[in-house]
Amino acid sequence: MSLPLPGVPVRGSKTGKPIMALLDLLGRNWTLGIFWNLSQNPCTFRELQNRCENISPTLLNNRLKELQATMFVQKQAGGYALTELGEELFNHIKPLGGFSALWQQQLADKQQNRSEQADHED
Amino acid sequence: MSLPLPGVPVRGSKTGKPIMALLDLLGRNWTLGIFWNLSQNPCTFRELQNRCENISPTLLNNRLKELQATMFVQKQAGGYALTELGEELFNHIKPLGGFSALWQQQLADKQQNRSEQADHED
DNA sequence: GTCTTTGCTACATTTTATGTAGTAAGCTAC
DNA sequence: GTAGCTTACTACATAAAATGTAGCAAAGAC
Repeated sequence: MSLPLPGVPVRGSKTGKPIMALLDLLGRNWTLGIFWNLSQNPCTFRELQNRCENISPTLLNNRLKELQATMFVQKQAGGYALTELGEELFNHIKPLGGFSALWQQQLADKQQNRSEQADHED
Repeated sequence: MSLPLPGVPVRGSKTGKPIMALLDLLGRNWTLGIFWNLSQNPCTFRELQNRCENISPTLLNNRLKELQATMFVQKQAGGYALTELGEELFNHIKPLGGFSALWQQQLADKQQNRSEQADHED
């Protein structure tokens, strides 16, 4: 897969707008999951593989290469870690943790309403 | 592709943690782009197709179905639009626009340093 | 030396995405 | 009412990407 870089046309966007490159990158399978799991603390390839349950080494390696080339991840003593830029990006992603709980609640409510409605139809 | 729902195991996560479902959903090809383009204003299928340059109708339709099932998108008079929940999620994504510009700058700086270093090596 | 762990690569299979074509439904204007 | 347009898709063959298993080379422990 070609590397999405700001200023360069990417998959699905010929404009090269930085946001499109970023969304392309983040929208790749497991990229967000890698951010999430690396944010907890730096770790080795194998450990990261474990945290991203069952990710194939092939894909993990591809993603890590992409994330290193785009300055979000670096290799250091303890293994792989987010760069300063990566941490900054993660700060934007972090609130999604709380949001996802709210989302779960709303979906549950919707289901609830549906089954109530079904009851009335009886 | 199976629908990622919070509370239910998803691709790459057997725990069913809501955040994993959300990251699975957002990590699918074009999902983030659809959010971005729909946030500007509601629009028809065709218009959305145009905004997401060259997205295939098959995929667009799949993504729209997923996003409707997960309460982020709804069909209304003017076409497709973000739901209230979708808007809320988009508020978390929006700052990435500014961030991506910063990212572009930092990548440019890195390139700059590299070529300077190459000059010294001559 | 051998044993284990780590960081990968190879590769066949399966899953997704792309791209083109086409269909059915709803206007608009004679 | 029918001819011509637009819209919202679906079908399907091809291409690209992900999965999963196996294995290998290098580094460190003992």
